[in-house]
Amino acid sequence: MKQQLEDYFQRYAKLTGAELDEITSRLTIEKFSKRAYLLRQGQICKHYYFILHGLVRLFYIDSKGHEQITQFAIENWWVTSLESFIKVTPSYLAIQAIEDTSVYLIRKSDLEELYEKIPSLNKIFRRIYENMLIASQRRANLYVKLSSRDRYYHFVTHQPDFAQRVPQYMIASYLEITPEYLSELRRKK
Amino acid sequence: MKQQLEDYFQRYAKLTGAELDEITSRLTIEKFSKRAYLLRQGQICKHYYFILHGLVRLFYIDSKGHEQITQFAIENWWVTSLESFIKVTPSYLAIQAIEDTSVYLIRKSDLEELYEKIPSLNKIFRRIYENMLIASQRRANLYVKLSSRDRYYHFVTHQPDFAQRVPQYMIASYLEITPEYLSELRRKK
DNA sequence: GTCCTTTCTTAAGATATCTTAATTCTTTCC
DNA sequence: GGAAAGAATTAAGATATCTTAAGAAAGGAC
Repeated sequence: MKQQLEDYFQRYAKLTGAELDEITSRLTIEKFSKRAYLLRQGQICKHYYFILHGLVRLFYIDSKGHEQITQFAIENWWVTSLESFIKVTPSYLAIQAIEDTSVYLIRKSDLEELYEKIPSLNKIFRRIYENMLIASQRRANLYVKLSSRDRYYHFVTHQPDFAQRVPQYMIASYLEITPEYLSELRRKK
Repeated sequence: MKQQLEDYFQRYAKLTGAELDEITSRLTIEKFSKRAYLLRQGQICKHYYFILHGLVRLFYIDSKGHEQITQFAIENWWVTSLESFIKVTPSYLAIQAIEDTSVYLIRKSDLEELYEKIPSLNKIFRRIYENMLIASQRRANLYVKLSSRDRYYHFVTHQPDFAQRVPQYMIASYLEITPEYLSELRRKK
């Protein structure tokens, strides 16, 4: 478990054994069974999660009462309701396990202390965020202009790991397609 | 000029005078007149830009030959073609001045040296990126599910500074609406 | 001030996607 | 292993948005 996170960090910057110990001493392992909530809409998100095993989704309830999925996250992803976590405001997003999931969890105050104690951690997260931004912009630019059909086939071919583990109506929500229309698209091709 | 950037940085982390001097010594001021390109599609983006004055757009040419605007940026924004800059790959985005624009420009190699020399700079950009991610996610989540009409009115009311300085057909492109349909929406209400 | 380019508007017909509602298929639970 | 709940499919009619094409308005250059 510890190894999994260490490997992840080493990809971004070298840390000493002492620094890694300092970090892991602040981490808690927690398990969530399928359908359990890591965070509910309206709560303040006090933790950053590193997914060790499993699959979660981020979603909100829109004005019509429908669930809108904004993100999936699997093994080795960092995930939180970022705006809530950073600005300490109620989260419009919920985080829920789609499969049985185990995570490392770090409290905001601990993370902030770590940023001060271990300056390299700023570099690590600076670089993680660079990659997240690239991914976020890619998704926005790519998806927004594609037709529903193209979004779906792009998703299936580029993220087969998700496509296989996530129920179809959730894929539909993530891709901004009604489940009925997605079903029709699949039939036609 | 220098003051403008210093004020900006101080919002994220304290820097010593010497550190600020070190940073500004690596910066070049450059001016671009209206319609000039800071970066063309296909080039490798070698600079990060801090906009001192003016307005630029990021866009790409889609498969049908249409310009798709993905972002506007004004005074006090950092802007680059992030994926190209980080991964040193040809940029699918172009960056073009919409108004006469002056920028601070920093070369990638200089920025990397600064990250090593001035650890706090990692913290500063870690925090800048947090805010960019929040904004990027907000935009994606908000816009994707709104109707064209709602996207337009949201844009006009929440970003009046852009709405007034940017020609309507560029707003249409940014909001993923045809200029004709945007025109119709404006007439109806 | 006039000409040329750029930007904006109007309208008609075409199409992608949604809505609703009913039906079937699959999984979960006792 | 059967009932209940959850998920996926089908189809018909409704609607938002795009396409194309043309003309009007505005802005910049000489």
